Amino acid sequence: MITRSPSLTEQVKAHLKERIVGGDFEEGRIPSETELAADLGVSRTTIRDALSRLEHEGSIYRKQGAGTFVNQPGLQIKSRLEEMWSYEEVLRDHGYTPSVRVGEMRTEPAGEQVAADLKLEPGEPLIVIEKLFLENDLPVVLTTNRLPQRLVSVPVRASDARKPLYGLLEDHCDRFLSYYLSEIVPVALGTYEAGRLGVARRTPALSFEEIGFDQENEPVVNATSFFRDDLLRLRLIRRKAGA
Amino acid sequence: MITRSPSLTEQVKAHLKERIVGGDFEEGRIPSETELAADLGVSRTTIRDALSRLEHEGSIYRKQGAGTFVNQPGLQIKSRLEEMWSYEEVLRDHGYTPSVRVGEMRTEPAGEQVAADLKLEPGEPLIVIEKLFLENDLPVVLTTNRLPQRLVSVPVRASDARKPLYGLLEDHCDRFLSYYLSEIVPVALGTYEAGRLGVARRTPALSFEEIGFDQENEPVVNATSFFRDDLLRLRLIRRKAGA
DNA sequence: CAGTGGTCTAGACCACTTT
DNA sequence: AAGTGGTCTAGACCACTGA
Repeated sequence: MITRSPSLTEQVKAHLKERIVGGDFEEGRIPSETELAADLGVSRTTIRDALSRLEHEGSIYRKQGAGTFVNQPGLQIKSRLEEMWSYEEVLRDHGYTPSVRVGEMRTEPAGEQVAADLKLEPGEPLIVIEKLFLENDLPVVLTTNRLPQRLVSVPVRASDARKPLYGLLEDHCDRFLSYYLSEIVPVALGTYEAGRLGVARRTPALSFEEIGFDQENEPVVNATSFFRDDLLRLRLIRRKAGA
Repeated sequence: MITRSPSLTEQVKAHLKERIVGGDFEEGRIPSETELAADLGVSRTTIRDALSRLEHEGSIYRKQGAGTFVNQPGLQIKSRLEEMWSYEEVLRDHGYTPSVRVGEMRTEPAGEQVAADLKLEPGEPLIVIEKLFLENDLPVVLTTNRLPQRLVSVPVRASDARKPLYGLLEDHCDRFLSYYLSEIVPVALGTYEAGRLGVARRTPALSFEEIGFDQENEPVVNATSFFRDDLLRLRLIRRKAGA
């Protein structure tokens, strides 16, 4: 049962998370680190790593000298902004059963901004994929991804576009998406976006403007996303740096 | 020179951060963990902790088997959303020289929502403090904090309201602000907020709606903030959970 | 193959809370 | 005083990269 991959720490974290949400811990008190280490047969360091991650994501809190406790308010957060990865997963975490619709797929020359973002010459061809994520035919997220055509080694067909973007990058470009550098921009939806999302023109919405980087830290994709705020509320935990 | 408090790890992190932004590392390559440990006279674990924090905040990236490198794009982020703490600091990080103006201070009975957020009975008195953060007389952030009057042990005067909120809670309520649970909400600014921020009515803006918790994990403050998007752009790094 | 980061262990000592 | 989390060490072994 105890194996590598995922790491011991991840296994311990998952195990504890399960017990936490299952209400296994009376009155919200979690056993001491020493006790957990003995029970699970791992070192205290491993326990501490797992607990640190749970604390960071808001599931528990610790008080030096006192103990470790379940953090009820933190458990309400379904998906944290810094850890949103695939929109399908985000929707599932919210209890939805998401579907994906590929709105459009085309090529276009890179504009100045996108070229700078992706370290291309202006005019280099981009593959543009527009996707809509829905819950029960209700549009929730609209995304547009632009990636350099020259990265593509295996041709992309329309049916491939359904894949999550990181999967597409792996399968067709042999690149592994590592992280996004994102800006959050408030907008009043234009006619086109509002139409796609099924809301009135000028509805206030959040948008992400972001650049995705691969493991080599090379920019591989430029993405813009719009959210239906009434269906998907973005949450996060803010704390002092270094805490 | 080497002392406790801040922790060794924090000192190492600060030291490395300085060298990173100072361009000390040729071609972006950072010495190996073993080497750093020997140079600085600390254990590899301490080095790893410091590097992990730098990696998490986007200053560096690591490639197993290859090495550790400076992450130029990540260095552009002045203040990360999850680690915004005091708006004055955020503005300073952006190169501004911020000033604070206390707009209004009053008491009002708690409405249903705020009462639920702060675990109060509806109608309990709240202290409401509205503050405006400016750069060169240009308003950038407008915040409204609501805290239960009964938490206050030392009376709050108008001059006290200038303090950062966490300082006010410490001095007057003996509570220590631990974290905020925040929602990001897109809005079209109303007449009042637009006026305070010096922009046109209906300008799209981001707002935070959040609850602040203390070390005991008790809710202590309800806060709403509005941002001038043209002066303060919110950025963050999104990565896969657990990475 | 040597060198790098990734994971894990066992144990020490400290700071703090609670009784 | 006893028990808790916070920090740090030294060392082992693994997985991966690149020459």
